Amino acid sequence: MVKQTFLNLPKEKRERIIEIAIEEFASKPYTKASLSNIVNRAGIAKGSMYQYFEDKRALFRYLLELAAQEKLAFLKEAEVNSDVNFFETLEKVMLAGFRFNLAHPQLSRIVANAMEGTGEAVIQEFMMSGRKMACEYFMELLKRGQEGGEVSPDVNVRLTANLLNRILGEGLADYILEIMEVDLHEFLTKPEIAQNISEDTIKNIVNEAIRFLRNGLEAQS
Amino acid sequence: MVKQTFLNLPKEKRERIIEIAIEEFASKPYTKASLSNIVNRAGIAKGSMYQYFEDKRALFRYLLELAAQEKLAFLKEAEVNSDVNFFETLEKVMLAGFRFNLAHPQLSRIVANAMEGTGEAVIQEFMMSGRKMACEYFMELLKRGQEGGEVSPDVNVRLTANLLNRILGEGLADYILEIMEVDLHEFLTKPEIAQNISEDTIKNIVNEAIRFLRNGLEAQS
Amino acid sequence: MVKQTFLNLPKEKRERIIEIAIEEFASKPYTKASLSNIVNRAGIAKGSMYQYFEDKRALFRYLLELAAQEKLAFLKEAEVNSDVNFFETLEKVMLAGFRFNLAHPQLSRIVANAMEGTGEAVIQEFMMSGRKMACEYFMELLKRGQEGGEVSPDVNVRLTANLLNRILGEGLADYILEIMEVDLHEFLTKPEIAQNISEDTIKNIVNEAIRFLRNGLEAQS
Amino acid sequence: MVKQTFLNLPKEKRERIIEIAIEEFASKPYTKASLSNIVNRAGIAKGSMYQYFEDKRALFRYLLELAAQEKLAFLKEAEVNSDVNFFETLEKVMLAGFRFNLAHPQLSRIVANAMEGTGEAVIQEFMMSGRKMACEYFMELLKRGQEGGEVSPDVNVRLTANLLNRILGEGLADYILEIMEVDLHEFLTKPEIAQNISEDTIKNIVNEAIRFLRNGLEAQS
DNA sequence: CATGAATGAGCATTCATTCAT
DNA sequence: AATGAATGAATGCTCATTCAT
Repeated sequence: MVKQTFLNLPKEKRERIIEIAIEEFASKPYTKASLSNIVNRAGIAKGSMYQYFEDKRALFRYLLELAAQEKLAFLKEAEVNSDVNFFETLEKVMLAGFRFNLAHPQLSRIVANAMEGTGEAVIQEFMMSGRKMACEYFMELLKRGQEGGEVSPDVNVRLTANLLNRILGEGLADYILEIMEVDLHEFLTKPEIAQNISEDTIKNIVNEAIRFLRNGLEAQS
Repeated sequence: MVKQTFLNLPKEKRERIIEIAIEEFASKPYTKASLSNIVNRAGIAKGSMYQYFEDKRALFRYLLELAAQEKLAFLKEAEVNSDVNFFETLEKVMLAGFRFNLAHPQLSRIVANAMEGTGEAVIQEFMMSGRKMACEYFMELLKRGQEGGEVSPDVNVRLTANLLNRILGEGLADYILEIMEVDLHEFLTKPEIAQNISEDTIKNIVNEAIRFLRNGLEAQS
Repeated sequence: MVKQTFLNLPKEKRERIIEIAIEEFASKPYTKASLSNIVNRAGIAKGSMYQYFEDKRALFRYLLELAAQEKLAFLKEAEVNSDVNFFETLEKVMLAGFRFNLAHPQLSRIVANAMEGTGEAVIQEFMMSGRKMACEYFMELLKRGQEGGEVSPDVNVRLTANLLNRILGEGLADYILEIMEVDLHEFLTKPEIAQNISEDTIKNIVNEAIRFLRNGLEAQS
Repeated sequence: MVKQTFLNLPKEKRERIIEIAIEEFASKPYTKASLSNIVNRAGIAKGSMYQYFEDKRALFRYLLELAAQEKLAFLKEAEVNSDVNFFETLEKVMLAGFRFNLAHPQLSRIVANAMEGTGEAVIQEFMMSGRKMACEYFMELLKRGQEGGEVSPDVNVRLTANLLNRILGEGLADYILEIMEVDLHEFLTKPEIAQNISEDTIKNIVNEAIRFLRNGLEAQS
């Protein structure tokens, strides 16, 4: 759906377009985001956008894929290794997600926008499949945790996977806004806010959340 | 923002308009929901809508207020009494929320739509204040729980309140769709699906979630 | 497909819009005819057009229906009475068609434009059904002519109906342009040309055509 | 207007391009036919088309010329010899036209599309001159027929030429569709339909038409 | 208080054509 | 000669909102 034409573009131009598109889609819901705005700000012709992407949906989807890639990069960076310890793994996943949120608040916002309905079937399917994958990952993790004796055999794997998904995805994001005493718009437009949150703060939050989860899920010895 | 004119309307007409508006706003994102659609289906004049509500935002906000009222009614019905026992209270709150979700899937959907950006500042503020109130309620609950010795003094009250908010609001909703093996559209348009979920199922889910939370939050004796 | 709104318009305004629309659709093929042009020239808002007609197709179809009505009026005027004499009837039909062509050259042109493909299925179906009706009318006429002994029993009714349809519809129109030594554009934009063709000329042409047909079809005594 | 560049192309490539262009222009009206479609399907660069043809009009005109050539080939094949007998000549011309129609339904369709307005002056002039030539040919034929005593001296040569032109061009085409009980789209996309019409059927139709014309035009002995 | 026509900015999208490489 | 990215005017259409009746 992205066209080769776009990928052939000089890196600088490509990135400027993406940056502006991200700003547009992060600052308003999908239907209000305007291609005209984007092309005007990017200084390119309206028609060019259609040489780069099949249509509005395709551009949006490209941004979502980009967000997914970027998040994956953070997970790689965190050296998540699902094979060892359940709670350790969970902590790493949380940390990675958290860091991604702070490093790319606008991309995170786009994902959130996409979650709650753009009115476009294609996008919805894409998000659903993403959510499914995430849930399956958590389910797999929980099952292994149960097999390894770390996670109580009593926990409902599917239910918990869903809760984890929501908690990790957005529960923590809400908390950030609250402790920073900032509203969403400020958070998105003033990058220094996100950047000034120290690694310590992040780790503390994650630790507390993990402790909470550990008690809730851990097998009683 | 609702005008007196609307409230003076014969009950029947008022309810028909609201019902149709709910369907419209539940089935598509705010920006795609169309007043024209609503007035056509309701068989009233376009201009009349503007006698009833200041503008599109005001109508939407009215629906949100209605959802809030309705949810409150479910909470009342559940005889939530914050004074007694923390986990019991939490369970009642969850049950009430759950039942509201199943009784009014479309209203729930509207609330979800409103959460993630209508692009309208007024709506956003309204939602933020709602979220704040909910969080403050949970914080209050948690603090009393700590004072009463039920909740561990170690839990971060604010963080936990945020997590509870997300878990109760949407985490369970996702789970429902998953176990029913239904997609959102089906769930919204086929009321029998929601109605056929037995009280037992609901109670089981809530129990599992509560057990999970109890372990995570309970003071170790 | 025309909306009541349009029909409620003050006659003057309605007619101005139609006149301008006819000019637009007569002067270029359907796809090149532009709603923007029409509304600009008519001095109405773009949106208003959509209060009057469902879409471009509906406007065009309305013009086609108008042409049909107008032609019918000419047929009525000619006191066509299919019951009497075949060749007399045919002559009257021809005369009526001819007079319609000269009185409404632009409407005739719109019909011709519609014949050869607008690329719109709805329009195509409409035209096909029109053609079918015309052919059936001629077939009926021919059959009665055969029963009455005027038309040779040897003539292939269906084939002849098709030929008559084409001859009456457009064959004569071509001839007009040729004898007037005028091109289509002049003919459409200078109404005086069509108006200056005398009744005598018309009758002569029709007579010659009828004589030609009479010989071709008449039963040999 | 065709550029030498195109003519220098390897035959195979040239023919593929033409074939695809014919499909495009036969399946939709001139203004809706899209060069982008053509080049994509042909696997050539957009710019190349402009090395081959001056513009869209030039390509279309080239197809029209090709149709003319092809039709001429059918006339040659039919060994039309205007010198001998009027009605025999007419029959041969009709047969040739008929066979061309069935052998190249798409080319025929392009010609029909071109007749009723592409909105391009150049094309219109081209078609007009074609029509003029055809009419002049028929006039010449009729005059000789009159001189030879076959055709009644009373027939209006110019009028009849126009009628013949329409009858031979499209009147018969309509009839085909009708007896085949096929619509235009089927006829264009399913070549077997045209091919399955037997020589006998063709000859019968032509004979009937000729008999009709013979009666209408023949000098009474 | 109801009506519903009028408005016009705004939108996504298409397309023939140009031109630098 | 071939390419294919760039262009931007133009198009049909939608919609919240206004306002005269």
